[in-house]
Amino acid sequence: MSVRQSLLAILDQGPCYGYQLRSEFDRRTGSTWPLNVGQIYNTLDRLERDGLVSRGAADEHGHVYFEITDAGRAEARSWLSSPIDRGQTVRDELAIKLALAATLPGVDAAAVIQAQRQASVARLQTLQGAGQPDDAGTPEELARALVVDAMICAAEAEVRWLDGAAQRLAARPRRAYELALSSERPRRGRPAAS
Amino acid sequence: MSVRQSLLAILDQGPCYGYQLRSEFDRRTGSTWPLNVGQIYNTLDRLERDGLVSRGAADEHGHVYFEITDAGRAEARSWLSSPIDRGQTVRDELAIKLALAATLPGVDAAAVIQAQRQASVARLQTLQGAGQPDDAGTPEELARALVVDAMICAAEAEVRWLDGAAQRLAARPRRAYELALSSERPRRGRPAAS
DNA sequence: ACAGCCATGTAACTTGTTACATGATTTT
DNA sequence: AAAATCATGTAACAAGTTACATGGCTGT
Repeated sequence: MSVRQSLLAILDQGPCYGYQLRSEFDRRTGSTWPLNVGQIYNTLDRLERDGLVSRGAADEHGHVYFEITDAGRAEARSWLSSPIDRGQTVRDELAIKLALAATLPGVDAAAVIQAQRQASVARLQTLQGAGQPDDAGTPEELARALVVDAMICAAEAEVRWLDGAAQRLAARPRRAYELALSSERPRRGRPAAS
Repeated sequence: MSVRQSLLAILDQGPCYGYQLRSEFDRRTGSTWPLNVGQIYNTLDRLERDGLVSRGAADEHGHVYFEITDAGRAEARSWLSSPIDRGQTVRDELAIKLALAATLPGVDAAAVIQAQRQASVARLQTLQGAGQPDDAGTPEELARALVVDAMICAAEAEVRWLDGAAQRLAARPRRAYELALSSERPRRGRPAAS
């Protein structure tokens, strides 16, 4: 839920047509979020359905301008002014994957960590080596620098976390954490297989 | 794309029925990813459709066991053994939001950063204060500790990034980065509004 | 003429997610 | 008897994503 609000925030600056929205989005995000043009039109349809934008008639060039509504404006401003709530729940594939790897018998969690660590470090180096200008001249460069910084920070955090996880796992004998299936789960019937 | 593979990885340990899969998933992730039971059945249907699991007949207790197929096994092992590819693209709502905020005229990007920073720090404190045991006794605790660590690392990275972003923005006069809509975008026609 | 970009759309699909219906069994 | 839990499902929706069709305009 991000493309939606992004388009809304752009439309808050004034009416745009679909193709234009795409290039605005691209410029303002340093082209870091590849956006299929089709998705713009999809999203606009959904925004219109929800009463957040209204579709104008095509102008003399055939451009179909969309205008933000009052409800849309409220939504856009609320998005920008309130922090993103990550909730108290995870939605991180890697974290869940490792938690599973660490508790599933027969899975070498340390190997999972090492493989990921290698990939993450490589990614980090790519990002860092990508020549991040300390001073971003154009707005496009600023946007890109911000986003790349975010990726770098996230990759660093990932590596740190992986190292911590490796330590946690090494602190105790591996088998100690492996959980067989359905220890005594089904209270009213046992699988024939066990 | 994570629930799917997780269920597959669990099923790689042996056949399970839906409700059982849910509790296995919960235990092995420290209950950090709240999973509606209905989603289990949905996902199982999709896995079956894709030939990754096969549905057995109900046993005497009415339990419908699902068994992983060879293709499913391959998929599960591949998931566990290969690192997660974050791609060279962002899919981080916050990064995109800030990039937009920094380039949209009339948006106080510094305020966005400060609001988010406050929320992120608060979240970080909640996570750190949640009494993270240095030594996790049970597998459930280990899983939870790993996931909470991931959230902590991510939150720390977020704060660091926000501070860097604030610096970047402070380094230059605010207005310098604001991009009006469609500077000279449409090459074959100009909006009547401009 | 032809390639390539501009521009609008449609249809389909993926994963995640929720709300709801239904009934059996177990606990209080 | 009532409440809680176990258990299986269905239907619908959200948001992202892609592939494709279609046509106009532009530069070579």
